[in-house]
Amino acid sequence: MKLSCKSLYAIRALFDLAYHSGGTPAKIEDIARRECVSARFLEQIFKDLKRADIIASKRGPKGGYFLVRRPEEITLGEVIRLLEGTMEESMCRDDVEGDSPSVRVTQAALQEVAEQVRQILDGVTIEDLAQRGEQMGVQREGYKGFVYVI
Amino acid sequence: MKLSCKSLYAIRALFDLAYHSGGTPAKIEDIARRECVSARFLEQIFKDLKRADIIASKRGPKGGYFLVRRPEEITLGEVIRLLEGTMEESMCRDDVEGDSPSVRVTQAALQEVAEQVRQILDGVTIEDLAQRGEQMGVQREGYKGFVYVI
DNA sequence: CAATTCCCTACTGCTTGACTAGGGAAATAG
DNA sequence: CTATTTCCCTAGTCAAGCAGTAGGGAATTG
Repeated sequence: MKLSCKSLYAIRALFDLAYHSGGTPAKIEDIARRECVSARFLEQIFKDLKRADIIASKRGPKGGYFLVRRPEEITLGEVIRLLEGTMEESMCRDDVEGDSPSVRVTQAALQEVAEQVRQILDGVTIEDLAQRGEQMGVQREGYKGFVYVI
Repeated sequence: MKLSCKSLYAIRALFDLAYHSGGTPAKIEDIARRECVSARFLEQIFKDLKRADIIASKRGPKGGYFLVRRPEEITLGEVIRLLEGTMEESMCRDDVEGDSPSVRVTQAALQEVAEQVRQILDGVTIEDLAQRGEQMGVQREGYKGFVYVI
């Protein structure tokens, strides 16, 4: 039942993107600094998030990463699933040799549990985290409060 | 989010004890055979279950293991917690260096999730598994249907 | 062109999970 | 009392996977 560092960092990074970047791409190094994570390691995680069309990137100066979807459309469940497989794979290893009756019984029960956990995890979004940040009075970095249009 | 083999085997073994042994102690080797698990490995798991007063043992011929509590008083949550720590320890690693604001936000959110998962896991008992076994028509081994009193 | 920033592949070290192994201690049958 | 049965305790091993590092390449911009 352990959550990997990758998933945790991914969630933190997505919260960071939603919270701190005001529409403009954020450099991986800035995120890494704010989130106390190795930039090199974050890169790997972002590669996965990109493949899943959660974030996108822009190269060169003034480049960086940004969310592709709205924060309320990204769930913790999706992120975790992405980085460590489905709940069912995790909890219900069916790699058992002889599938004895009692294996089938416990499998069935754990599948239901896995499904319930899935629902919980899919019920929390990045937007929820952002709101929580607001309530907790977390300072936004680089956020202007309003946008200058020239 | 992975469940360890130990937890899984423990659950299977407890189901086995509840289902197959008709009050008399069950040898570890019999359980291991029915559940397709190494007897030696099961021993280790049983040591933990014993320390938690879920099962007890009797040595010598006709000895074996038996449940100390009623099946409906043993939850999957307790067993898993026993063998791999609490949900919160698993999901909310607070071993983070500088506790940045966003760390606190995600921590708080994950703690709530962990609590919900705990409730789910504590809602399923060994008795539930036994009932499931009955519904699925799993054959009871060594169960007499009624008890001979001489 | 030079600087910036992302991108891809590979490597490494360390922890942990999943067992295996050896011998010891209690209970019971005969 | 002794042999057998069964649990009990400690330690060791082997492989997989996690967490992180490293090196160089490709696109973009000024």
